[in-house]
Amino acid sequence: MTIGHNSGHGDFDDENGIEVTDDRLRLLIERIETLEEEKKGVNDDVREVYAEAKAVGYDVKIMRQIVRLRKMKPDDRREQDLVLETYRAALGMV
Amino acid sequence: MTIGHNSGHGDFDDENGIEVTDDRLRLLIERIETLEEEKKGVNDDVREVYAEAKAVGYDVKIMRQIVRLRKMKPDDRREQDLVLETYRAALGMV
Amino acid sequence: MTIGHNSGHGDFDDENGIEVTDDRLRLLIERIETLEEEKKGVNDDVREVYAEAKAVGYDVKIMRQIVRLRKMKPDDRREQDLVLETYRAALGMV
Amino acid sequence: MTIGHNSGHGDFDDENGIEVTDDRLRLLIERIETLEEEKKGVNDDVREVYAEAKAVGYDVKIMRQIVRLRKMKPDDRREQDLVLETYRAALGMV
DNA sequence: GAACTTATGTCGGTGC
DNA sequence: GCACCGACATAAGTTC
Repeated sequence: MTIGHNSGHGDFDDENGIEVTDDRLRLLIERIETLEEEKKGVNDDVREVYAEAKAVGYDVKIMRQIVRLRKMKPDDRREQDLVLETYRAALGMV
Repeated sequence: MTIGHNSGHGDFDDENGIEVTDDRLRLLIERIETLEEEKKGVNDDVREVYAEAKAVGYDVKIMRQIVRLRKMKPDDRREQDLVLETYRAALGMV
Repeated sequence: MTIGHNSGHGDFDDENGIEVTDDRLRLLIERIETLEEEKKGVNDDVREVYAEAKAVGYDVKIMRQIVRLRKMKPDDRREQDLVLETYRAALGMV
Repeated sequence: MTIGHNSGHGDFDDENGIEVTDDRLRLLIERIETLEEEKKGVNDDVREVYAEAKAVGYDVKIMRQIVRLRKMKPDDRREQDLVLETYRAALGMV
């Protein structure tokens, strides 16, 4: 059994048992792992900022909501508003 | 603005402003809401069982894995196991 | 190694290899699986209602939003509105 | 209503209505938003690597499992494997 | 490719 | 004070 289409790429040869590491796969995995570390770093930074905000008295939960709201494109936010109105009307909610 | 293509079905007439409630829509929504409540109930039951299992010493996370594994068709499970082993081997993970 | 605190409950005895099934664990798993099937049933019902609604011309996506909105307790919805206003003010958005 | 305990810090004064922008809050939010953008960038990179892997024939789902496994400390991994095997055995799953 | 479901991690609250 | 618990938030996987 081979992994992917890799046989013949010279990456390994498990018939002889000499080379058992699939370098292509390994490199891809390592690139992902590097990126995951970056991600972790950024996540830590975000957490720090929230901690700092909390320390000076802001409400973190509300801040998260704010960030989320600002992330929505204005159009989406408007559409959401519109849907709400339509639903209220159709279901008889004032 | 109407919801769906329903105008003319006699459900409401917002031109005259006499009937503003779309009963058909309301009923559909209510059926869904009833079902959603059932869902919530079942979810709570599941949580309870896991809590009970934990209380007598089982590892909940592993139990979830077991449930997932049992849900898969045996062939798929075997195949998945095999591929995973192959990749682990290819990366030199014991 | 034992699973949980179960040894001594007579559930199994892997020293003799006579009884290898942990009935307690099995029963818990089976209860979960039964509940999961119920869940699947209810999910299917929900899907059906949406299909029916779609068939008579309603917009399923919008209906889902409606259900979600109605699920929020009025207070929460009001609070969310309030947060939005507060944030707009505090950040100088008209 | 103020956000946080900030009044008196000179950031704004909503009694007079002269200054309505809470700069401290705004700056914190902006720092978070910048970090969120970085996060998005990294996430896109990760997705790209998986796409590349898929394009040359690797099984992305399994690769994710591998990444997850490698993230665990070797001891934890071994322990988890072991527990899982134990449970499978206890349930008679080959 | 969008949306729903499931899984995991984090956080604030609460009991021992 | 520490540990569990529920709520919330994010990420991953699955389905249509």
